Amino acid sequence: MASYKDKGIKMTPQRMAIMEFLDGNPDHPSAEDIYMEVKEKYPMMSFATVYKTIEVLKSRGYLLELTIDPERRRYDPDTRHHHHLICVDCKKIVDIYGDFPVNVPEEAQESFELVGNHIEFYGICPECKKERRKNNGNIQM
Amino acid sequence: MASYKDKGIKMTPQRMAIMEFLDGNPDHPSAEDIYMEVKEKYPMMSFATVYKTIEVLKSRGYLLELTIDPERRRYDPDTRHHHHLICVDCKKIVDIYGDFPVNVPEEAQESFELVGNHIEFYGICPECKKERRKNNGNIQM
DNA sequence: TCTATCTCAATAATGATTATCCTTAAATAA
DNA sequence: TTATTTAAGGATAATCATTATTGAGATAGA
Ligand SMILES: [Mn+2]
Ligand SMILES: [Mn+2]
Ligand SMILES: [Zn+2]
Ligand SMILES: [Zn+2]
Repeated sequence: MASYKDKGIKMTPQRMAIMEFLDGNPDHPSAEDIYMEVKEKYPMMSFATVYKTIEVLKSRGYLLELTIDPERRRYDPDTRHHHHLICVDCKKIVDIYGDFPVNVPEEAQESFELVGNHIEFYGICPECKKERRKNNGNIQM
Repeated sequence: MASYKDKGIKMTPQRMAIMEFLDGNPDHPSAEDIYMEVKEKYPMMSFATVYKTIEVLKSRGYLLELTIDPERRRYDPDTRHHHHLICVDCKKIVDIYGDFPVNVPEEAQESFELVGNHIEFYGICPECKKERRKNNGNIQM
């Protein structure tokens, strides 16, 4: 993640707090998640500052924006190529590392120039599995 | 796609127009795309009706919601399992059929129960490739 | 220290989606 | 066919996430 001496990026307490929260964070937080957490330490923190800092970090390649949750954008400080497994119930996202051979058949690409890929796995996390079992026998929706 | 005699679904000209537009449509249109197009035939069509019809079709399994474009939700009348290739420039989405062996290593799943997957391929479509070449030598952003 | 430039925080604006509410039309059965 | 029931349509307001604006304050470099 961006260091204190990063060229051109002015370091402020707010940015440091946001970066500290993100650094190594495996939870793929949303802008609101970041705001809620960092506000604890810096109650003066504005939501706008969170969005602006996200934008700065994104544009410098320190942060990835995930388009995996239809409700809100999630952010990932791990910019290495990896994939994600999302719980279809609680939307928890966990990292999946590893290489998968996903070469698109030539004719299917329709002469696109390929630049990358991302696999979304869907599943039910342990907690939600437990929750589902508990609700067995009860009225279902 | 839903037939006229689908149990419990009331057939109206608006719904028929929307369903007709979606049926076999390979373009993964957004709600606005649907609205714009169908309004041509039915100028009285309301945006709310588009959203409500989308909801009905989704809930009955006739339509998938794609979370692949961060700007807006896209819809796919092809509910068979398949993947997508998206142009990073113009956001055009094309279908990718085929099976890819993407078995997650046991320990990586963290005891999730897997239920599916979806691969997003990123690329540059032929039109945008042309566009990029044309802009070569010009001022770049 | 002075000054130009960045950044902050508050807040307004935007854009997509959802909710409300009253009217209208489709389905169904007499 | 007509009447009755009930879901659907249309207009529009509300909501929610995100982006833009703006004036005040902070920062860094001369
Ligand atoms: Mn990740
Ligand atoms: Mn598709
Ligand atoms: Zn879960
Ligand atoms: Zn393109």
